[in-house]
Amino acid sequence: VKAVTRPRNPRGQGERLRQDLLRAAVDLIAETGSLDNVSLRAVAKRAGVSPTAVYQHFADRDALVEAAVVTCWEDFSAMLAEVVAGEPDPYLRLRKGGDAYVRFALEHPGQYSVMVEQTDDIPGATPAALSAFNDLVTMVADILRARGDDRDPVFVAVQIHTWTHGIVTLAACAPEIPWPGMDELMDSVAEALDLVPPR
Amino acid sequence: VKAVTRPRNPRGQGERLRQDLLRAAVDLIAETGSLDNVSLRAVAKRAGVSPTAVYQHFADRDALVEAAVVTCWEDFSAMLAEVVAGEPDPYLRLRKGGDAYVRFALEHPGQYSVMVEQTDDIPGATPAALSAFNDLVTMVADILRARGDDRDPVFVAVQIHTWTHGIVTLAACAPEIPWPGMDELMDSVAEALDLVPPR
DNA sequence: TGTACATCAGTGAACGCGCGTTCACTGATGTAC
DNA sequence: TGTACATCAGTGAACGCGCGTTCACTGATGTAC
Repeated sequence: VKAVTRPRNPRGQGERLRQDLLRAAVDLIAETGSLDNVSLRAVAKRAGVSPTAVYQHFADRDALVEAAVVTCWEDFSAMLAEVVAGEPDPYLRLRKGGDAYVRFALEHPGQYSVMVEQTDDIPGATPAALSAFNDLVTMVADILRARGDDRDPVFVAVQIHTWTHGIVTLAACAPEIPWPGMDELMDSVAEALDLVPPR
Repeated sequence: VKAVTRPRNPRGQGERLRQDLLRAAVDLIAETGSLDNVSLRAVAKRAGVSPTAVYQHFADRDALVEAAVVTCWEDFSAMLAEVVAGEPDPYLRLRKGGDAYVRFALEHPGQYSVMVEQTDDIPGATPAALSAFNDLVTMVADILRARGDDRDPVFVAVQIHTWTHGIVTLAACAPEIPWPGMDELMDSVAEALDLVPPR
């Protein structure tokens, strides 16, 4: 919305505009929670550049939007990986990952809802989504193995994923409900699925 | 999209156009799963009428869209009420209601996602959403009372609502996940929450 | 019974807006000779 | 060292489209006298 004054990039640095455009597009996703408002012209204006400049880095508006959604997934995955890195205890890995997941969804509701809703419209997003889900399956499998539990880790992972998703989605967009605490709700998931560490 | 040839309503029957417009708007919601595509002109064309005719029944485009979302909620509530009517057993009431909820979400994904996502943007939708949630709390309270369970019915209702919502939402838009059966997933919710009937 | 008139249920042209995309262009900067 | 030229990083005007909204209108039908 605000027009930025932007100096022209020096000779070999045209790629910088590409990053600026992606950043601007992600900002628009974050603010509106929708892809419909991510117009090529709005992204260009946000980056302080004329609409036609976009075509130097993206084939058309669809390519720009797709790249922006993929960027959202990369940000999310990098954040999750960093949180879980170096934590050997499987219970704590799941716990920290779950907390980070919820935090991301609540702090970046625009990105979160776009990532979830557009997974099947944006081809480039499918591998990222699948990879994140596989990480969850691995974490669950580690826990189940550690406690000699013979449940199917994929099924349990689907339970965790869907239930958690339901909690953060509704928390973000159904203020009419008398919400108990988010922590309490998330704890109840782990408890109902019998995934709490043995004492 | 298709232009319908539509005879002019007779003298006292102008209200019929209002219903036709709402039906057309709900159809557009069902097909696109978004309110952005429910333009005044598209609704008018769908109803076989000129765009300006809409203003005889709605103040502006926002009023038309809001009325359409409220219509979706009315359809949903009427369907739920009909399914549960005349079922005295509290376990079966919850079971039938849950099945109908899932069926509605899967058969009408457009309406469902709009209803959930737009609850806080559309003032007229809040009472309907609240009323549906209260019905759920009542059902849960009946079951808890029947089995002498002292959990908070509101908390358990939030668990059911969020978990179920997560299941149907992801089922509708995350085909990359290896989905187990929908029935199995729903059963696992009732089981994990210890809401199955005693044998 | 006839007729003027109000009302009802709409239509059609026009406006300014933001959109995606095209086309021709500009001006600075590096490179070849 | 000088200069022609290619390339890079963009700009600006223009197109046709669908949008919400306004304004003036039309033609059938019921009602008052």
